[in-house]
Amino acid sequence: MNLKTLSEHLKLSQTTVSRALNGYPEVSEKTRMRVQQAAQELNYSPNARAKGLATGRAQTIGHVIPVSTQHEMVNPVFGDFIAGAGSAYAAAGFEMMISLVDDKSQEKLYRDICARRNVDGIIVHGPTMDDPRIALLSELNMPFVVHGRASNIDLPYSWLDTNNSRAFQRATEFLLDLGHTRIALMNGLEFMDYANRRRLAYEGALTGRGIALDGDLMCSKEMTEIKGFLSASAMLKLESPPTAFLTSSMITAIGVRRAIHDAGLTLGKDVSVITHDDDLGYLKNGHDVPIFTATRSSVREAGIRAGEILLRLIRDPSAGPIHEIIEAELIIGASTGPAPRRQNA
Amino acid sequence: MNLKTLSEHLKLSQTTVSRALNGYPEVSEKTRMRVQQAAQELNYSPNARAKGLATGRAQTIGHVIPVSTQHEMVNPVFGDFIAGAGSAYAAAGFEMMISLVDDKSQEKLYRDICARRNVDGIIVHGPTMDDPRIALLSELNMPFVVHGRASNIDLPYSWLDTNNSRAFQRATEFLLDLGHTRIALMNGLEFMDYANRRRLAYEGALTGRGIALDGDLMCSKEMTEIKGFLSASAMLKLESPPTAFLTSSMITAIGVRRAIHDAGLTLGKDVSVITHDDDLGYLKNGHDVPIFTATRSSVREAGIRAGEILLRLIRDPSAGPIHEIIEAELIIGASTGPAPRRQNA
DNA sequence: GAAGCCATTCAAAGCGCTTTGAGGAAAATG
DNA sequence: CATTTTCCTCAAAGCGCTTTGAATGGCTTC
Repeated sequence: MNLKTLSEHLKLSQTTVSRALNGYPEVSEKTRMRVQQAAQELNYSPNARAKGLATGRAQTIGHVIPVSTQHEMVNPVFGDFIAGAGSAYAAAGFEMMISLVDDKSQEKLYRDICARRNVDGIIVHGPTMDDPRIALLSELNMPFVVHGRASNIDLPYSWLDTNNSRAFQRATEFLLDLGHTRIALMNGLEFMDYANRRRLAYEGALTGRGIALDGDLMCSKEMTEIKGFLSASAMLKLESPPTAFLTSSMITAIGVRRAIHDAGLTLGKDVSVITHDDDLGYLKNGHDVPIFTATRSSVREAGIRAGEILLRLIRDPSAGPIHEIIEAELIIGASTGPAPRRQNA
Repeated sequence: MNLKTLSEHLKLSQTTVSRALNGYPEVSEKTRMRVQQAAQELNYSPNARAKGLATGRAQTIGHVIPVSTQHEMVNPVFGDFIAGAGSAYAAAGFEMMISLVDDKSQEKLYRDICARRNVDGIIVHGPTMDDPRIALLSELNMPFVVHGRASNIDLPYSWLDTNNSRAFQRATEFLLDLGHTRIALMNGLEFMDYANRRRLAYEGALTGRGIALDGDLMCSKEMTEIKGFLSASAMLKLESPPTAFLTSSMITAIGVRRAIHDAGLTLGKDVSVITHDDDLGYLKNGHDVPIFTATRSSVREAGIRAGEILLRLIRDPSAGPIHEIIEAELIIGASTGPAPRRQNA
């Protein structure tokens, strides 16, 4: 069923049918009703490619997911972010197109996507400190919104980010207030911008209280259960082990918890853990009492907001750049407690 | 940059340029080189919508992700599956389009997608026992591959599935061999086909050894950490608690582990746990020794295979229906051990 | 040198839609 | 009744590509 057969069937011109379906005023209400009903019955939906070609709009948003070849891992946050963004697109009648790309072919892929014109805008995932994609997309004149920020870039661009600095500062201070001084940071990979911000905030909070940084208590790894477990296990074996951990994700925290158990220690008593919690659908942090004390910021919500911002930018390119920062809440769970008194005190 | 300007720039017709770029033989090698070089330099990529309109092929695969409104959760397996499928598409020059849909509007969405013709094929996720989508897509004449199967449907259709029955039968028998008789099943929601298969296999293995089923030891919930924790905690408080758990996902297993710890018991000694492991990138089951004994089947691999099957079906619709079953390996980890002797024996 | 043949290249039609600029019929006005 | 206005409808052009069928030119061959 295409426009031609539909209009022939209705004994109307293609113009009239098109106008009727797209809500133009030059069509009588009676005709419009008739057309709409016929479209419904015959299950007519305009061919998206033809429509896109005619209008110059693809009604599609692109997401480029970096799939690193070295660490073969899809960010677990991805699904929830997509779900959020997708709901924003659906509400606006947009589709979502996903491309996977390994680090090497990034630039080529972005150029291709823009040249092929099958998206009207792009969400940039996982920005690094001086992410080259921002300059590239600006140059290519493609609307985009960054989920996160790129510290070392001072071009104007639109972004939406969690206040990672504030979250990690608060988390560190929360532990400091409980008397902890040996606080470990289990960070994500630090070429990622957010991980860098988190470390700086952690360092700032410590030095702000006159506590020297200790490289042994800081690590920067992929945020998996295993890495959390291994790093925490190693740290707990130090001569002067940490009494608290600050982790970058729930999954890492679960690994840390396992390390604590395996070391014969008790979570929330011998060792405290505070984590960042992306509030993922399949990894909720407890039911009544949160399992982990956490800085919580819903990544699904971030997806919705990012999607909405991009849609606005597409509608009105002069609206940008738009910045939005999401504050994380600090929620108190069962995984933190006062620093244990030194055994040899 | 479009074909017209490129051909004018080259002082060639659009036909010749198009042919040169698409590898037709009616073009001299010299011209082809010249055209390709110019395309490269000027960063020309054909407009995907126009190309699609002209060829009738969208070069795009659709994935419809059910986002249940009741249990607001994106399947954690999704990201890895997509990554697998995406790599298959990329290799074939296909794009991936994702649509989210709540249960209610399923049929409408599928009909729309087909009518709009912006995908050449569809991957069906999360089939239920008598999934109506299979009949629908068959009727709409759209190539599709189901990730999983629908037990109660006997239309011919292409699918790719893990051998859930075999996996759960082996897992149950493994526990039985270790002397366990009180074996709990922490299943996924049983309107999902795979969950049903798993339960049947578990039941079959138990009754095969003359062990009566006990409803108290079976639950069917969303596969989250919390649900795993709550269900396991409740079961461990039973008068005659289970000595082993069979869980449907790593995440559930992590919840079960927490319940076991909280009950003051030791994993792999007092209580055994065996889980199904989708081998997710961010949730690897241990480094040297697996944390959990598990039936492992890579969901990323499933994505690759499903994508390849669908591409084949699109190329040659007469090739189907294609069926592929993936056997899970049983890997032995630290979470299982012989059944503890009865305390009151 | 004419005829025939490849090897190249081209102009034009068509994919299914939107949108412009114009036309026709009915209603309102003089 | 003729003219204007209003409303509705239409034919045709164009979006950027592929593909058909025809044309061109340089070679051979007799």
